[in-house]
Amino acid sequence: MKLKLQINQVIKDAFIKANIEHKPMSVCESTKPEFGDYQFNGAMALSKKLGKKPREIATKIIENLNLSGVLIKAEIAGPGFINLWLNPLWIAIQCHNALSDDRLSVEVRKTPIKVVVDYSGPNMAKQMHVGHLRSTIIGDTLVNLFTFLGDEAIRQNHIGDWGTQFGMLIAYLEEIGEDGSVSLNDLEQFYKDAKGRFDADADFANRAREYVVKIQSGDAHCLQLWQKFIDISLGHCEEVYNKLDVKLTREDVKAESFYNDDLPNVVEKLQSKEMLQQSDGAQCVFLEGDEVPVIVQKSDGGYLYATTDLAALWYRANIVGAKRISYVVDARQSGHFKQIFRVAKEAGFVADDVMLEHIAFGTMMNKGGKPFKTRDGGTVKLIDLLDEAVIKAKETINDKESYSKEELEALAKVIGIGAVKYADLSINRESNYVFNWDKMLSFEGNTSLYMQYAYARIQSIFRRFDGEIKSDIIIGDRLEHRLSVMLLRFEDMLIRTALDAAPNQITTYLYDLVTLFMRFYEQNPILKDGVDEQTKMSRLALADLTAKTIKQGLDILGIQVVNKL
RNA sequence: GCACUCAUAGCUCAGCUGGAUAGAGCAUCGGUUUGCGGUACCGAAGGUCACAGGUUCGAAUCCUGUUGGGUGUACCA
Repeated sequence: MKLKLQINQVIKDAFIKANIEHKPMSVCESTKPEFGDYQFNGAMALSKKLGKKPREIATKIIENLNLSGVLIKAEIAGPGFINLWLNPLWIAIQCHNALSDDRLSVEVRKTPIKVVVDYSGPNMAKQMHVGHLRSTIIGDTLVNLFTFLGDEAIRQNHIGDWGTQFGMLIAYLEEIGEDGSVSLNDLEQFYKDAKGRFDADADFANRAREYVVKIQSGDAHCLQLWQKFIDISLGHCEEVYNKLDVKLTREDVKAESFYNDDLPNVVEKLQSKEMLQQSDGAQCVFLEGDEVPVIVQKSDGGYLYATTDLAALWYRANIVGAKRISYVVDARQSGHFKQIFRVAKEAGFVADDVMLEHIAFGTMMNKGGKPFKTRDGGTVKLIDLLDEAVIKAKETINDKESYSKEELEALAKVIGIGAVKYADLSINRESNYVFNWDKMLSFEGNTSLYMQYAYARIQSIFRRFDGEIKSDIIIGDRLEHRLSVMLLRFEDMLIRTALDAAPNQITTYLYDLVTLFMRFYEQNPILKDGVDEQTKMSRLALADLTAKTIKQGLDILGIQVVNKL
């Protein structure tokens, strides 16, 4: 449910009744429990416009406030804050409704839009490394979120499968002469070996260059080799996606090569708009205020990264029909995206009402604050990192004997992969973050384990109870009240998260929610002796709604829960 | 050189469209229990929000400058 909207409506009514002519601002969550559930700060801002004292305006608003439905109490504080308390009876009904709804009362957007989310984007010439982690899981989370809110979110995996290096790679694959599946197990090594041949043997190097041209002109033999190479390499990626539990499939792949035939058109269209200028033999778009141009065609006639991206933008806006196109790519490329977005808009490749955004993220660092590398300075393979996460997760599991081998594996995967994802998603994506195993696999603080533990703990209540929740929710003490309000904030939080494309808002919310629940549960017994039936049922309902909210929140983050931990 | 970005507690991080005494976790010190999962909960201590100005009723948040770090800077992706 859209909680803020409900409260804003009450405020708005008061404005009308009080005859105050001004578009009311939105309420916001109170900074402290003593200040109520929500607060309205608009009186101060209105003071100057209306030529009245803030407290005077606030008084007038309060006098006209309906305190019999959503709200129950309002107070003026400080210079003119209006603190608002939600009506416990109303809250109780809303929680009850949420509990009886699969979607926890989160509405499906009435006017859904198409959103393209471009993420992961591995290079087929190499194995996925830690640098691909953030893009892959942030992108996947965003698609989950947009989809849950009712939009039509489309995954696009813009894999790097085109370019000069592939000539070398397929020439080497051909030379080895086997089916490739063995030597391609280690792409890094394969690349190194191919490069070694390329540097050492001039004939080989020439053949490699030739093959580049041949693939691009559609030579059947070379294309076949290339296809085989891509298949195997993509297979490696899928292994990672599978471990990571992200939903990318081959259907979502729209590779660089996909846009190959469009590249001349891009240049042509820019030409016809008279946006191109030749500089040092290259075709460039010079943007006003930018020092460096966007090069769309090299002096040798070849096309570049920017050309492909422009073709992709055109495709996504005009063929797919996206109204929002989101690129989940490393922050270092912000200059590149700023440029191609401008070119695309100025050239009319995408309409004005299409939102183009670069969802930039920072780098993963080691404890020393340097980019995350292996001991010998190489890049860390993503698959190794994930395997290690599962191994470390296994160590955190108590009484391993009570599980079968399969159960233990499954549990370790849920914990380990969840920890890696949660640790990453809980950080404000724009900042760099320090990778730390101990922290992410801790039960304390804002971690996946704390959430999963809370969920499992609630499930254990229901194992003991094993009945049906009957009767209504009654909001008793302050903690119950706060917990309920927090539960009702779920949709507001999701909408805000989607708007900002900032998954850490979900983790922050879940952490606040779980913390509140733990406190509530500490003070308010549920199944202990002496709890009357009605109270028991009410608290069970709140526990149930809490668990469902945790599960739904983690599900959007692509993290699983377990009933026993 | 220019552009972008960041700077919050000892450490790791929150802080949403400017709002009240800047919040968590870890680490430190102390407390709660014959416990519905203590892998929990409560409390104490810890801050000149890099620095200096400005905008205003009000600034960690917006603007300018300074310092320090990161990144990007024409035919790689």
